[in-house]
Amino acid sequence: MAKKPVRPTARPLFAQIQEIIVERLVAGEWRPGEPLPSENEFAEFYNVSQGTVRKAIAQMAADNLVVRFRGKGTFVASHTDEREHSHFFHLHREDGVKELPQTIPISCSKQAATPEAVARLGLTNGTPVAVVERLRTLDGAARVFETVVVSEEVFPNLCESLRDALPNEMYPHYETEYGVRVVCAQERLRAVSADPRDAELLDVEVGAPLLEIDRIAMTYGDTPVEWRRSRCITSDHFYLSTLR
Amino acid sequence: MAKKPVRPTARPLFAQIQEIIVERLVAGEWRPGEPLPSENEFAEFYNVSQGTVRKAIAQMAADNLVVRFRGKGTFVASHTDEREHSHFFHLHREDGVKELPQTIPISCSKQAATPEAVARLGLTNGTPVAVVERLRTLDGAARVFETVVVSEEVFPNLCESLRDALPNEMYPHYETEYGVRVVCAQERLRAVSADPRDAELLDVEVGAPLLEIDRIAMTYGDTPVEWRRSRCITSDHFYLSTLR
DNA sequence: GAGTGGTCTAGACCACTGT
DNA sequence: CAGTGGTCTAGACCACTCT
Repeated sequence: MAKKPVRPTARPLFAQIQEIIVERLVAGEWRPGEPLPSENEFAEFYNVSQGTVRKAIAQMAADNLVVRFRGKGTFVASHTDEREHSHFFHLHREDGVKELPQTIPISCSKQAATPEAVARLGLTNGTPVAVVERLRTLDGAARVFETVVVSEEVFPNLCESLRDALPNEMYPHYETEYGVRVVCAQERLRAVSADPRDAELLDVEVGAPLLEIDRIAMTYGDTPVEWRRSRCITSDHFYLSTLR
Repeated sequence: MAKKPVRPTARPLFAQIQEIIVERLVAGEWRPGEPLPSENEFAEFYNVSQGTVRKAIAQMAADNLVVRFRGKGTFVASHTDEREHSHFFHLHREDGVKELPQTIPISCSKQAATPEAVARLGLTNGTPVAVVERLRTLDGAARVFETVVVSEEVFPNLCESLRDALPNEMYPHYETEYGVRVVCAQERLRAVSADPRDAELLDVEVGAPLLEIDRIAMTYGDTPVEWRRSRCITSDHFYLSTLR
């Protein structure tokens, strides 16, 4: 008794439904933390079965776009959630415990994008960007020197908003202040030698080995929104990568 | 018309079925590359619906335990597959291309497990282990110095079997020679300074920054079977980590 | 043509949440 | 209590592979 006997497209129905819902999510129809319509509402609206909607939303949940609670509903995923804190932070202490870092701001300034920033963030030449420098501490000691670059077009007046909020983490701030949700990221890891600036800020000798993490963070649709370079002391911590 | 109205266990049926099938997989009932029974056969055997079996096996496919082909069947995943080659190798060239490494053997010897190896591999004191040293080249230049430690109980006479086969990769070798399939791994990354041995083998200066990758590879049930330490030159390559 | 996995529907029951 | 997502079933159709 299968319906939709004529489907000209080769694409599965649930994938089309998923695409449509994600598009509505991208358009900002529901902000981080807000509830989505129920399965039954979607099913009725798009004239498909509840099972098809379920499969679409289940995939979105697997992609960390939404979170679901039995009896409550489906909600747009948010870094504001307690258990999403430092979701992308991968430094662990020797004993395997992941301790959340504290942040010490250094500077924030509005600049013209460098060619490298233009390339990494997919900007147009001369776009203004905000450049944030900060230190992150683990067990009370400065372990990471971080440089964050974002477009001023996506995050207008970021420096001012940071001065007011003094947030420990950027991604909840992006959400609450700009409605921009970071959903995934790519990190390029390298071993580098500490330059004089690194050495001074992290209290190591020039030339000491540091783990450099070069991250592009992306919002819905894999659109890059942040470029971040972290230089980490890894004498007492390691970067944990889980492979499947 | 739901069956099984009385289910004393809180565990979902599909999860129980999955557990049972994984147990049979662990027991070696089907070797890497071999086909599993069809959904209908499982469903009839365990007296559940085809949909329940599908959900169980779909999860196993998501975990890379099996691969499925429409019209053909379900097969135990294998590193022997072309597209599984270097599945756990994450060094990419500056242009983003992942070039597969070549291997130059250095040494292989049977030793008593060090305390660190005992701890990392979950062995008992004094267990004999095989220690393999090798260089891996990218673009023709030695870039990675690798030390592999495995239990002789799991891989008896590994050195001899390696001498005969001269394999470029270890995991296909583990499968074909010992029937041991590596399904997941945990890597701890650090920046370290090249010691004299690293420097000589990789042709860099002592103290040069190297990316150290400390990996525990596991078979079914997260049982550790290999401990590997790689020291990598990352001047022309980076380790790619994708976060979701 | 028989057999495989993949999609879709329809309906039932469940656990849990809010009121 | 009604509404939510989660599980399970049953059956239909589809695309594909092998013989």
